[in-house]
Parts: sequence; structure tokens; C-alpha cells
Amino acid sequence: MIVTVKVTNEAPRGRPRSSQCREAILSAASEILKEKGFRDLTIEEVAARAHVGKATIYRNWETRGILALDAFMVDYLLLQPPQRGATLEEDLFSALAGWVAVVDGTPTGRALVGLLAEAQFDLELGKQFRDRVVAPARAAQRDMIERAVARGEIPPDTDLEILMDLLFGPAYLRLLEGHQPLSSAFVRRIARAVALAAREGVAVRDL
Amino acid sequence: MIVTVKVTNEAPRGRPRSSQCREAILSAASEILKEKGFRDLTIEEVAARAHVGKATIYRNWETRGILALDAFMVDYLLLQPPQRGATLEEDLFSALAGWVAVVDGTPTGRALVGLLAEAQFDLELGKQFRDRVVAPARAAQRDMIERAVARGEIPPDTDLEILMDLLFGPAYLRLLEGHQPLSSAFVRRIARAVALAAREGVAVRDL
Amino acid sequence: MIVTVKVTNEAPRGRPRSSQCREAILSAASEILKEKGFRDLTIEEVAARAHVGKATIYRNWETRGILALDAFMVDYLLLQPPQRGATLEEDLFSALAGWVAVVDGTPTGRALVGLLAEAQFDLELGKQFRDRVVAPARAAQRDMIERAVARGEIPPDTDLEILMDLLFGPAYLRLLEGHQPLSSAFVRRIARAVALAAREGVAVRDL
Amino acid sequence: MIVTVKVTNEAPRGRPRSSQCREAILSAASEILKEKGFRDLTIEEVAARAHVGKATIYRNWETRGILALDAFMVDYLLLQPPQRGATLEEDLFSALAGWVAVVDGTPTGRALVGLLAEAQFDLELGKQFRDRVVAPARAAQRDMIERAVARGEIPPDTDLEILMDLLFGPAYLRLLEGHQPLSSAFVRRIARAVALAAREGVAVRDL
DNA sequence: CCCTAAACGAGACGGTACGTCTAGTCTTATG
DNA sequence: CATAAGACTAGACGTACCGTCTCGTTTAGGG
Repeated sequence: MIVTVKVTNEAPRGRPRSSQCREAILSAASEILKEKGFRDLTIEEVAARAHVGKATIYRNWETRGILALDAFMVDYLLLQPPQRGATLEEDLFSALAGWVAVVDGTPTGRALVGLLAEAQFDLELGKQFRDRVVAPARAAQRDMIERAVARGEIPPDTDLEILMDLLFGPAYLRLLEGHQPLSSAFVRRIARAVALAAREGVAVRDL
Repeated sequence: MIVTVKVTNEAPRGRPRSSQCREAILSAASEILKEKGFRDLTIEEVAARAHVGKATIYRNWETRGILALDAFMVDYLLLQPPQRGATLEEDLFSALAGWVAVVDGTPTGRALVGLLAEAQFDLELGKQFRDRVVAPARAAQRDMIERAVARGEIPPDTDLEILMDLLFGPAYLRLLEGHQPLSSAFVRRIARAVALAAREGVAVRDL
Repeated sequence: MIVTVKVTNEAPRGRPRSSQCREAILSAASEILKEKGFRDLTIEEVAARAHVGKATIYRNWETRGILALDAFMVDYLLLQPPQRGATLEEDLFSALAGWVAVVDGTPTGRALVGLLAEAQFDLELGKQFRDRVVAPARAAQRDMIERAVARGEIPPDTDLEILMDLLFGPAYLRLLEGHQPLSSAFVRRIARAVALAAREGVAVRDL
Repeated sequence: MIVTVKVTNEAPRGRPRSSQCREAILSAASEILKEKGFRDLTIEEVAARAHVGKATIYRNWETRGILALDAFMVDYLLLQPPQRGATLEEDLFSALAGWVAVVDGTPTGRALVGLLAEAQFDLELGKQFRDRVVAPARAAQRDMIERAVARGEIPPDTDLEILMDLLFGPAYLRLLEGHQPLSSAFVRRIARAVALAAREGVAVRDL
């Protein structure tokens, strides 16, 4: 497959790529992703539903995975609600509970898992997933930690990454393995444990 | 697809199924799983490498996923080392460090993720994954908790499930998303945080 | 493309190729050839009409051209009538008139031209066309010449090839270029001219 | 497809059609015709080689076939040499030998066959082929017959069409089917046979 | 010791989807 | 307004696998 990416800043020649097209393709892909999941999302069907030639899809997206990521982002980002509580534990709870609401038993959740699996092999997809999903989420969560530091709840050099991994990791695990439900009791306890660890300085950088 | 499962205890008629066959298939599947990952494991290639007809594979395994699970188990179980330390934190550390050694940057790790993704759609695979991978692991870990209870380190009605999710979840997350390395500093801090939470009774059942 | 042709006389292994299949494909191809001509005969449509996978077609025929040749043969050979007259001119007339009836304004005629054009590029098709269409026709015509020799109408070492080219060439030309009709007056005159040339020994070998 | 044909004689508005363009297109088409033959001449490649938009080609030529005919004409006409001998047979021989030299084993010959095949389906191409290739050739050949009539070699009401079909038909046949070579012995005998037929009045109109 | 019946290898079968290519049309900016 | 460039819809190309099937060939019991 060949995807030409413009590098120079010459004047663009020929017919410009249609944004209508891109939107039709994304919304078709999004539909299929919800109905059938990532595994059964085929370029052929996206093209048919969007009334678009297959070449137009290949012209705009390098791989099926990256197309699916774009389609996934629409729903995933829209549903992420920001929250601000009085204590770190409250913030942690609402962040995790919000995520659980979006992914537990939903098409979005299944799509997320499918993308993660695909990203193990499609390295470009992995990179984009980190840049476009993980990094923005972490940036948004940084504020939560900073406010807790400002309140004096936790040490100033607390490592955001470890704390967020401790918070979301257990939930990812239950989402993936399905061995236990993502109940609100679970969310509450995880938030409490993470808050405790943070307060006790387990996550400070120079440990 | 039709897989006949014998229920009655009649005498088996005809040529018995060959265990040589099963082994050849499993080892071919295992090879491919390591070389190319779950996504690129095709029945066609397994059959060719094992010098076996495709029907023989379909006769013995319901789906590609379950075949891959069987192939995966060989490596995954062999490499799981049991450990017994002096404190809960030591035990948690060695358990997590052992798991990380098996999956971080290894074919086994990539296979694990592929299987988890497939299990979102192949429900039977999900069930078998829980029964044959998750459940035995948890059973093995139960001893670790019980010894900590016996030593008086943690409350007696501590919930194993939450504790193990707290321990392994963050590592799964880093394995999946690759946003941060599975360093030994990471493992150490996670073990410390989980031990702390356990001691403080965050995971007791009636919370 | 890869088409395996058996050369050795080993026992055949695996499922034998289905003749039903071959027949269904040929009759679908024949239909399309008549309806739309060689240019618009696509493997895709043959497969669809014959309720057959595309791979089955590619497994049995090297190229679209050779498939079309096989389909063409059915009609072309069936319609070739043998004739025996009292004089060479009568024989020549009935041979040419028979051919004209089969190809003038018929799907078979258009198919013939399409195959000839394709054969300019598909050398294997050209070879098979000569072996399976031209050579048998010439063999059948040889009898006509031999009888004329036996009757003493023409010299004994008359060259069949030249005579037949003189007979059919003009008709091919009108078929191809369509500049003049393939009328029965035309057929009559051509037969007379060829008979005359033959009698006068224009086609003897050592000329 | 839509081809706008100007009927009125209004003053032309806007940028005039470039003749440079037409030439670039024709010479690109001619190149490809020689390299790959008619079957593999694609509008896409012509446009690319001529540094021309595809629309410009469609604006100037109705079909691929007619473009190819235009490209073909350049070579075909250039190479047709006129000849004048002392007898009809000499004239016939030199006419046929000249044609054979142009088409036997040459790209021009293969292009000729491709065009003839295409013309079976593209009726407009067939018409243009007759008007621009066949008709001028016959007009040129008329002189040969008239001179033979003037010399008293052949009857005055000899049918040019039949005679030329008898002359060129056999050569077309060998060109198409390739069953026998277009040797000079072949050309000589055909010329002799046609001259004989003409002398004997086989081609007179009221036969 | 043959008979029976299922398992075996091989690979053909009807399908689906792949990623590429070309057709013929449409839409920009440029001349 | 013609042009070069190239994006657009449409659909065929030849390939790779899917899961099923149909062969001829083993390979065990049970008669």
C-alpha cells in the first residue's frame, strides 16, 4: 500500500480531498465499529456504507487500525466528562467512574480493546493511540494531581504516571478479562487505595 | 462449524484421534504465535507446518482462538515461577516481577494481548481464558494473601480479587498501551502501594 | 498467477477437481460470450453466474483468454457441418458457406475476432487456438483436396494451406472490416476463383 | 460519456484547445501502442506520459479505440509505399509485399489486429476504420485495376472489392492466426492466383 | 484376520475481503 | 474557458484464508 504524505509546502495541485468524504467514511466506520466491533470492520463495508470508492479510504488512512482509531475517537472523546471534587479521592473516584461508564459493556469498550490488540502489531497505530488517546487523557488528569498537591494532600513530586496506572489499570484488567464486574464498590475501593498510596508518598519520584 | 462432543460412554468406534497430531498442531501453532503473533496465525499455515489436514484442526479445536489459547498455555504456564518471601510486599514484588519478565517485550506478551482482544468477541474463548488462565493464577495467589493474614500483616477478610487487580492492573495497562516502561522501579512502587492498601484494610470485604 | 499442471503420473491426492464445476463455468462463460462478447467477459461475472468461487476458475484456466477459447469451442465445433460435393468448387463453396453461416453477424463470429485479437498478446492462447481450432479444421479440409486430386481435377502436390488461406482469407477480411457483406454471391465467386487457381496449379508446392 | 460537438459557427471563447496537447497525446499513445499493444494502452498512462489531464483526452477523443486509431494511422500511412509495375501480377505482388512488410511481426501489425477486434464492439471505431483506413487503401488500389483494364489484361467490369479481398484476405488470415509464415513465396503465389482469377473474369460484376 | 468406521493428508470447493488498478467524471487553481 | 493535476465513485483484478467437502489411505477395535 502507498499513502502519499505531503511534506513540502508547495501549492496543492489538482482536486482537493473532500472533507465530506472523510466525514461520510468516519461515520460509516463508527457505525460498523459499534455494531460489529473492530474485528469485523472491513474496508469493503465502510466503502459501501459511505458510498465511497475503496481507493478513497486507502488514500486518506494508512491502515484499517488508524481509520478505526479516528472513528473511535469521536465517541471516546465526546463522552469524557471533566470533574472537580473537594478531595483527591473524590476526583479519582469520579475520573474512574466516568471512564467505567463509557467502556463497561459498551461498544466503545469493545472497540478500545480491539484497538489495543491491533496496536501490538501496527506500530504506527500504537504511536497514534498513545499520542491521541493516552497523552491527552494524562494531561487532563495532571490538573487533578496538581490541585491535590496545592491542597497539601499529597507530596509535591508525586508521579502522575504511576498514580494513573494504579487507578485505571485495575479497571482495564476487569474490562479485558471480565473475571469480576466493574462495580461501583470496586471503583470506590480502587480510588481509596490510590488516594492512600498517594498520601503516603508511595508515588514520589525519588523513591 | 460442528464440533461433536461425546456425552455418552459408548465404546469409541473407528480410528482413535491421534495425540501425535494434536502435539504437532500445538507446536506449529506455538511457533507461529511467537513468530507472527495471534493476528497472523492462520489455520492454513498451522496445517501446512504440522503436515496435517485442516479438518484435523477443526475436529480438535472449535476456533482459532481456542487453538491459540492452548498453544499459549504451554509457554505461559511453564514460565510462571512460584515464590515465597518474608513479607507481603516481597511476595507481591516477586509475583509481579515474575509476570513482567514473562510478558514484557516477549512474544508471549503479545500473544496474551491478542487473546484478550479476541476474547471480546469469542465468548467461549473468554470463558476458557478465565477458567484456565485467570482462575489458576488467582488460586496460586490466594496462598500469598493467606500467609500475610496468618502473619497478621493484613486484615483477615481482605478481598483477594481487588488486591490482585491493583497489583497486576497497572502492569497490564503499561503492557497494552506502552506509554511507560515496565521498569523494576515501577514494579517496586506498585508492590509497595498494594501492600500499603492491604495493611490499611482498603480491600476488606465489607467496606 | 500459478496454475499447476500435472506432469508425473503419481496417484492424485486430495479432493479431485469437479467436472460439474468445469461445465458450469464453461456454460456461464459461453453465455456471457454470446451476450456481451469477449471484451466484456469478466472472471467475476463468470464466477457469479456459475455459482463458483473465483479461485476455482483460476485453478482450472490459466487466463481469461483460454477460458473463453474453451467456451467458444463448444459452439464453434458443434456448428461445423461436413460436406461432400461432386466437384472441388462445390466442396469449396459449401465449406465457406458453412463457415459464413456460423460467424456472419453472430456472437460466435464476434467471439472469434476477440479471441484472435487476444491471441496476439497471450501467446499460449495463440498456440492453443492453432492447435485446437485451426489444425483440426485444416485436417478436415484435407479430405476435400485429396478427393479433388483423386478425381484428377487438380495437381497431386497442391498445397492445402495456400488454398485454404485463399478460400477463407477473403471472408475473414470482410468479417473483420465489415466493408462489404458476406453475401452468397461473394462466397460463390471466391469458391470459383480458388477452384480455378487450384486447377491451374498455382498452389503446387514446387512452384 | 459526453462529447460536445460544436455545430454553430460562433466565435470560439476562452482558451483555445491546444494542438501541442493533441500531438503530445498522440505521440504518447503511439509509443505505448508500439511497446505494449492496444490491449494495454490505458488512458491513464497516455495522460501520464503526455503530461496531460485525462479529461483533455476524453474531450478530444470519444473512445480509447479512436485515440488508438489516430495513433495507429501515423505509422500505418507513412509506411504505405505506392508502386507501379508492368503487369497486374507485378502490381498485386508489390502491393501485398508492401503491406506484409509493414505488419508482419511488427507493432503496427499487432495494433492493426487489436483495432479490428475493438471495432467489433465499438461501432463508431469500425466506421472510422473503414472510412480512414480501408476506403483510402481501396481508392489507391483502384488505379492498379484500371491500368490492368486499360492494358486489356482483365475485363473492364472487374469488381475491385472482391479482387482486393482475394489478395489481402489470405495475408490477414496468416497475420491473425499465425499458422503459416507470411513468406515471399506465399505472397508470390497469392498474387499469381489473383491475377489468374482476374484474367479469367471470375470477379466481373454480373457473374 | 478380516471388517468396520472414524481419523488422517491432501486439496478442491463456494465465499469474503484484501489492496491495486483503471474507467470515466468532477473539482480545484492556473494560464 | 481550456488546461494539468488529481480526487471522486465504481468495480474488476488476482491472492489469501475461511470453514466445509470429498477423495484415497491409515489405524484401531470387535466379530
